[in-house]
Amino acid sequence: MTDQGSTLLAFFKAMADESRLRIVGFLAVRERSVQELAELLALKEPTVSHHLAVLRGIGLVSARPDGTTRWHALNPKVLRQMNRELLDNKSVVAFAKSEVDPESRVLSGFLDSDGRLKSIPVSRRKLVVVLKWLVAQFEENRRYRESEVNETIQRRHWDSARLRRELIGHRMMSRNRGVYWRTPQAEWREVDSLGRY
Amino acid sequence: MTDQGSTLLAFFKAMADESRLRIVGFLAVRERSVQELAELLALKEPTVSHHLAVLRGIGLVSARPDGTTRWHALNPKVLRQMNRELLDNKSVVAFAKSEVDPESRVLSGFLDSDGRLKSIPVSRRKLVVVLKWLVAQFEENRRYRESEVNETIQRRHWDSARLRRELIGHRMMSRNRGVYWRTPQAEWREVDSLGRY
DNA sequence: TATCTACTTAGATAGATATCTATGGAGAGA
DNA sequence: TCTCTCCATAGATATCTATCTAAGTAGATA
Repeated sequence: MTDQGSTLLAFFKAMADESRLRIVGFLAVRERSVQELAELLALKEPTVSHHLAVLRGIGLVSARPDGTTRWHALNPKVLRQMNRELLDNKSVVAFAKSEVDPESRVLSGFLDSDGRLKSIPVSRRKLVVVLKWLVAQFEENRRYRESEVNETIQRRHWDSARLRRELIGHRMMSRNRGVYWRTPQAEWREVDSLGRY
Repeated sequence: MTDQGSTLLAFFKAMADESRLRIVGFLAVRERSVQELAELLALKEPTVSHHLAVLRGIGLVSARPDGTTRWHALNPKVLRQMNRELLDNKSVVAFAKSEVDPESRVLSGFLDSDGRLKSIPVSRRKLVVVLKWLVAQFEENRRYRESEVNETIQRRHWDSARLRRELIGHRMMSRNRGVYWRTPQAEWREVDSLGRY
């Protein structure tokens, strides 16, 4: 899967920084606040915040609010998963071939050099490919206001209303009282090879 | 060791690039020349040369001269080795012991995906493993009120009273007039391989 | 309500690096 | 020796990003 490949790349990018590696080491012992980490690493709080955001982005770290402080903890599951992918070079091979992946070829046809969507596919099958890419722009386990959803989409295409509806329609995103979030992939609508339900 | 850490960091840095990940993928299938890779990746030869130098730098790739061409191949041993280091490195990725260390395999069987304790082991040996993990949630050289102890434990399991008693019983924590602290590890109760005193 | 604390976000900057073009070097064959 | 091929190195450039300061937000407390 292309998704595996990009997950792998995101994982390596996240770990390819000394400060973040050290943060992971500290979190391995017990959960920590931003302040504690800033002290331990001799960095300013915003810098630590930035690194933690990266680590949360790959799901390796989770945050637990407690008053005004946020306790950050490691999610060892992700680590184990990544180890399995590393040992099994199938996923690495798959990554190399990702350009050959039909989905990626479809997608690259609809993106311009800035990574923006040139047009919305008419074909349902291709639309699903594009929507998969679009929903990946949103963080998992995060709640968005509608305005945030629109802004995120508009960084990729002007017609945020249309694309927002499509994401909801394909159940790639969920909505309740004006709050939006990414639907876990297992709950997406089933589509066949032609993009039909 | 710092050296292990920097090796690990170098490894992640080397893998944290899309082109290099794809090169590794292609080399996983069979050895390739610089020209072939340049063609496959749609990059110029010097760029590929640069990436191969990085991969050779961490020992992941080796080159075999043959006339004017150099055949580059993957060294799968290194990939496995890196995995082991990733799991072994105490200073940077201590948590990764969880795969190698028998204790951590026991532990992972009792933890759910949120890092909470699913149940309290009946086996004494396994209980000790779980208690070691639990006591690591507390800071060293810090004094806790009983309510704090309970809260900390309850983030991991509902039965804080039972687990608090076990920690005290195994002398992993000490108590005096309602104040608790972590016992230095040297003063824990001796246990044999079956978890008996 | 006002203030303090812990954190996040925005914006700027400096350093790293992925990629390119141009050039150099070494083996193979005439 | 001359030339061709394949690759490496040097240097330039543009993009990325780790870090900082300044400002904003939200919970806790008085």
